[in-house]
Amino acid sequence: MVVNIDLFIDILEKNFKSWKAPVADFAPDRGRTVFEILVSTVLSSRTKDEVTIKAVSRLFAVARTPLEILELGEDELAGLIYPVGFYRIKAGNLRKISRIIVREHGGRVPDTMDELLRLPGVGRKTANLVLAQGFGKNAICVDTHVHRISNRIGYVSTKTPEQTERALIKKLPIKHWAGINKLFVGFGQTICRPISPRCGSCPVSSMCPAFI
DNA sequence: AAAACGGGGGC
DNA sequence: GCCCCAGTTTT
Repeated sequence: MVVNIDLFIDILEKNFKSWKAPVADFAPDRGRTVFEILVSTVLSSRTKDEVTIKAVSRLFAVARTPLEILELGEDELAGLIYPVGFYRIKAGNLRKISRIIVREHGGRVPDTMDELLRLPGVGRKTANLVLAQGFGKNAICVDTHVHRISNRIGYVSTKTPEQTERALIKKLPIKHWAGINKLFVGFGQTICRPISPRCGSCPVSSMCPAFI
């Protein structure tokens, strides 16, 4: 059975129309700067969206730009973003990122994969989200949800997220690239969960080879 | 009490 | 590839 991805995504879009993926939903046209999207995504790694949201609302109330973050002490910064996972490491990374952006990029977030990957705490997931959501570029943000679901439904057969990204770039129609992360995060947190997925209330179970 | 959750980096 | 990094939520 080969899933019809256009139909699959179409059904999901209808069913998750009102669902808001907190961090994946951040975008310039929703009042976020690219730098805020970058910071939110760095903080969201290995932590739940709800926790990230609380952390960034506290942080952004005090500092919204690289220069403002650099004015905070590292302990103060760590206190503001607590309790995201690895908050001490991330506080250090945030200062380094801010310093690099100020010193090497004229205060603006770089818009290429190469430059983004040089920022500490930024990997492919974060870089691709910034490129897609922040700069409106054609990039696919493969997080654990996109990776898991793409494999579970048999659309790709890959071991690492990077392999998934390459497979999706080949197979997935480009019109779905920007939206796939937000859509699959919502679907993956509520229905297609890692453990004990709620197949009983899944709108696409009839198309799914993993349907239990 | 234990396992599950979600990326990046160093080796 | 393997293993480490910290905290909250779910079982």
